[in-house]
Amino acid sequence: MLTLHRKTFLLDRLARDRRLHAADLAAELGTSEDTIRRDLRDLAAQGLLVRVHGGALPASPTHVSLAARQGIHAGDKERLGRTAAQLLRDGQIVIIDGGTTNLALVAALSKSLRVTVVTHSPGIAAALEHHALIEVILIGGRIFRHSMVALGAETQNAYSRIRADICLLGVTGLHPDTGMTTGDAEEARLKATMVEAAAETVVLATADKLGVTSPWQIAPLARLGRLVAKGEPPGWLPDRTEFVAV
Amino acid sequence: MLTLHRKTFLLDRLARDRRLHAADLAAELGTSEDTIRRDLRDLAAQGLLVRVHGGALPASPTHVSLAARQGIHAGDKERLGRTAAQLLRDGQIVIIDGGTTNLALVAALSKSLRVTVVTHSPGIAAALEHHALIEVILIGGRIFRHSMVALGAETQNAYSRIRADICLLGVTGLHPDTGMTTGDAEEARLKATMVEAAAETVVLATADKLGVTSPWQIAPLARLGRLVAKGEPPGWLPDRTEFVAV
DNA sequence: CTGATTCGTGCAATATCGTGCAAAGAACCG
DNA sequence: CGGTTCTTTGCACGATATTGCACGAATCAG
Repeated sequence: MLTLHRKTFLLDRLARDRRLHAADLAAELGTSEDTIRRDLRDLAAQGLLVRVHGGALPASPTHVSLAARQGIHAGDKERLGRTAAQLLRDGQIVIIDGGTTNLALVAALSKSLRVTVVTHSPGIAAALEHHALIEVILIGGRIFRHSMVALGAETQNAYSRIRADICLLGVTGLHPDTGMTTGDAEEARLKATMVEAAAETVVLATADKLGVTSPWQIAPLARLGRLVAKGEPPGWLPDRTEFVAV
Repeated sequence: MLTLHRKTFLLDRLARDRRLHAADLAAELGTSEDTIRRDLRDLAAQGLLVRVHGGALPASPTHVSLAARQGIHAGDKERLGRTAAQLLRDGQIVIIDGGTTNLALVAALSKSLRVTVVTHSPGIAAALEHHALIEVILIGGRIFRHSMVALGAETQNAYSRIRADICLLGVTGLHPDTGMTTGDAEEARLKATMVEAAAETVVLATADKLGVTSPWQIAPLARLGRLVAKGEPPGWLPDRTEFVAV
């Protein structure tokens, strides 16, 4: 059976059942579980589904509540957020991308931190309501439902007129060859503009992002200033990229 | 069964029954009580429910309804929201101002309503996450902490380039002489632009807003198309303004 | 106060995961 | 056709996650 057929089958089945169970599928397709898991990993890297222990779920939050979804890697994300929150300094201008990991970071920000936050995510902006010393600049645009952030020419344009110190970027893949990548073309374009707008780019990555690649490149690894992740720095990390262990 | 599905099931069931009993659920799902207890512990750690002896209860309502409920006129606002939600029709372009009353309105919107919402409030935008058919246009700007909405030249400019059907405006005063008023000068300017951008302006007002005035005028009463409020229409309401009783 | 229920924790069994490695097959090139 | 390289696949193995059970502590109902 061809790989592409199998992956298509997995996506169809996912659309029908709204869940996938790796072991069952392996038996049904007559392959090893390893193969299924590899397929799921690939599809997850492309943003076509979300991996969970035992199988996978649809990428868009249709039937599994987003609240429950935030529980995926919850512990890891919280630790990443707490560590990365320490990297910010008073007076900085900080671009914060959307995503649950960055939401965890915002929750971990000190109430006495005095920075300017620029974001195109309504969720991030709303979460900063009780940080009285943080000035928030909201970037508008058409809301892209899949990730609940603003997108489009307006958004692009607004970021291109900003000079920030740090960009806290969300990615779905980090790979030695393809660099920082994500699953949506327009989102990739916008993220590229965000990276351009900041002096330094910082990525918070759970283990499932490292060494994988998604369809659309944001920027090469050389543009990555700091990587916040668990454990040891990957061997392929550029010398100029600082590794921050949680 | 996937862990995340079980947790989602628990949340759904909690939303339906307003309570969970661990032992019953264990029997129903065919797992041990320990597993259920562990799930409940995880969900409680995420703040999605509150543990009690024997099971769990809903957490203090989500940030949406929480904000909508923390006001003194909580019940009134909810009723206003439900009534006003009925005024919208498929295909319309709707400007929604910030504020807890409008948040209550968003919470009351039908999941099958197909409109385009334009808003400069991150809270409103975030609350529309689960309304899959509603297109959301987010207007950016500097966040004004007092009311958690975007303000400034950018915001102003964005609204001036929009033609909407309805503007759901928030005011702090409605008075026969001064018209629609609010407490901040720049906010008043922005709200005036919003009124200009819409064919019709609708105000949801609790009783404490009627007949009182705030320092800054948004627009004269003549621009008010509909007033949604409790009880009888005030005598000073212009003839051309339709009164919608809750 | 007492019995029953529920809770939390440690522990062991099972399931699942990620990675390295080798074999089989496909693609490519000369 | 022969050789080389790359991809895919399955397997082994150690690491991690999940689950059920046991047991003592805490809590509840009457």
